[in-house]
Amino acid sequence: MARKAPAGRRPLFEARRDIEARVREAVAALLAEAAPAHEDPPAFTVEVPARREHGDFATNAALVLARPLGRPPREVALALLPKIRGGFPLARTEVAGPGFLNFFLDPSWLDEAADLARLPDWGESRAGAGERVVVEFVSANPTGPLNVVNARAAAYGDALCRVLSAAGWEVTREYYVNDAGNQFERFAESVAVRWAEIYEGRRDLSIPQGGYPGAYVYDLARRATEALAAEGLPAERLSRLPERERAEKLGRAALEAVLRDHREALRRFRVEFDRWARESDLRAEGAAETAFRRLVESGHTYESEGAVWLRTTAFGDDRDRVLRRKDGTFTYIVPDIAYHLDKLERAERAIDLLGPDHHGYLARLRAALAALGRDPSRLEFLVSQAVHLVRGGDRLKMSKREGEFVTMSEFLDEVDVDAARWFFVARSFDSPLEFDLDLAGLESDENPVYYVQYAHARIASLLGRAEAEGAWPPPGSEETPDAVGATERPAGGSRFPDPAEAALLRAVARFPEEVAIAAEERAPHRLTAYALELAQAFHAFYTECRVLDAGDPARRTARLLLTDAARNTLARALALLGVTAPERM
RNA sequence: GCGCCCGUAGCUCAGCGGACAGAGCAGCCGCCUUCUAAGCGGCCGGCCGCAGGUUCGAUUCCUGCCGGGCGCGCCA
Repeated sequence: MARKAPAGRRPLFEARRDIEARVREAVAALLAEAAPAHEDPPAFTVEVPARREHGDFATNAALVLARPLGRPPREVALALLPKIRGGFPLARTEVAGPGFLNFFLDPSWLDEAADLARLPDWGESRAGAGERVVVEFVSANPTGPLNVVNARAAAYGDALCRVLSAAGWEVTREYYVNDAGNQFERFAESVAVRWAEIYEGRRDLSIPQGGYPGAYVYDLARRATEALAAEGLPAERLSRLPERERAEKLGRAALEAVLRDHREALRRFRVEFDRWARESDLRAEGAAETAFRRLVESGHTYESEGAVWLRTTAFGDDRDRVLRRKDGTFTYIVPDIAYHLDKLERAERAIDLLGPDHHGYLARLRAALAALGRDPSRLEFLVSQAVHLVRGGDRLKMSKREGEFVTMSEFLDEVDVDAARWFFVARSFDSPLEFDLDLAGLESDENPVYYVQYAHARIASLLGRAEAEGAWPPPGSEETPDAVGATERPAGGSRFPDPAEAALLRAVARFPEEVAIAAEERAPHRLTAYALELAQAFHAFYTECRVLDAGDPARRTARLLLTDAARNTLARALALLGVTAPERM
């Protein structure tokens, strides 16, 4: 029975599955004798109730059975009760509320979780069954610095990836670079204008329509020039090049400089990508051409006003989209379709995190994939809302039009990475985020990040002290995996009888479920809430239960084990959020 | 006008079909001669935007309205 610490032990999941099976049998039995004609039993759920008084697990089986049986729910529940038997050590069952069945397990049922929670792979599971998923996030235009919305996407997307990996998905983090097409040309021209101003003293030029007037472009022009010189193209030769060619070279070099900045800002933020996909590569490889040809072959395109259109309205878009302009060039959507086709070749699933200004994009991309016979549900979108920075109770203005938007680097100069990541991941992605710079910058108890980190630091200090006293680690615990459940426990009771111990253990035991659910729902923000609850349970335990001077050695050892379980769980939860778990504070 | 997202405690936000709606912060009252008080306990605080509908049950699903944000280019 004692398995060797396989990845993905989930005590709560296992118990729930067991109870589910037994309720299912009871439901079938009741149905067979009360309504033999009835074919399929209705779907019921077994859940951990929100309230402690409602037991360890509860089912709504009687509620959903009431209608097909034509009997009141509570009566059904009473009929169901005696039919539930065998298996899990139930201490007590009851019928409560409108007809819920509540299950109270033997107090020792969770003891094993304390041992499991100390294992290095605690929290990992196979919920994702190895499904491959490409997560694309940030993907900012390479025409200027990253902003705060990009930072939000970086934190949230990275946490999502960590959570998906832990829950058994095979994740690739990708960043798509729009380094071709119209946008790039406007950018290159803008850099060329600044170049001419700096190196040729021109004053008569202006940034083209749709170009980039921001002051940072001067700096890019200088850096591009230096980079080109380093590559063997000094300024003198640059100035002799034809205008278009010069703009192309400057633009290319400036774009690489921008990308270096992006990479650097992201690295500071502890976000690294597995792959930087380039629009220019897709075009050069002919992937855009191929995608275009397939779309034409699909029969969903037509020509009008000299352009080739895709009939996306046939797939739920609100207007058709141009694929090829009358000048023969592709619109941005063609290489983008090629990119998404490629992602769906490489993985079963693709998830795109989009900024608030790109949600108009979902319908057309789904439509294009549907036109090509792909199942559009394989592509998921998470669309964020705006970020408002608040200081002194006032919102900072960040509109590009006003030219005073805060860059991600500036933001990171001011805000601690842990605090920033926490705040970004703590909110669901699709709700607007008010980022209080004063609060995030505060190293005080008002800042929720420190509450969780403090719990971890407290534990580290406690265990350090125990180690100095020779009480930790306990004998035999070095080879933890084999020692699972090896600690002596009082016959018939739990090793953790104190209510504060039990509450902490319950919080610890939930962890793998929380990770799996956060992954399934693409909702890493659930984990910040969980981390807070776990820290809360630990702080309460710490106040309530003495650990080092717990009385008898068995009790002390049990509490140390529980403390270490909390430490590991806290550390792993924080790791999934990309937040550090300090040893001291 | 059409589309997407959001309206939940004073503030910032969770919860999104289940049993009396939660957290953090702010406010008020207690708790350190003992393992980190960046802590603990308690109190105050809510027509879950409004109106219908579906359901045994709706903050959660559907429809309509009201309020806010963002889109609606042969830019990306």
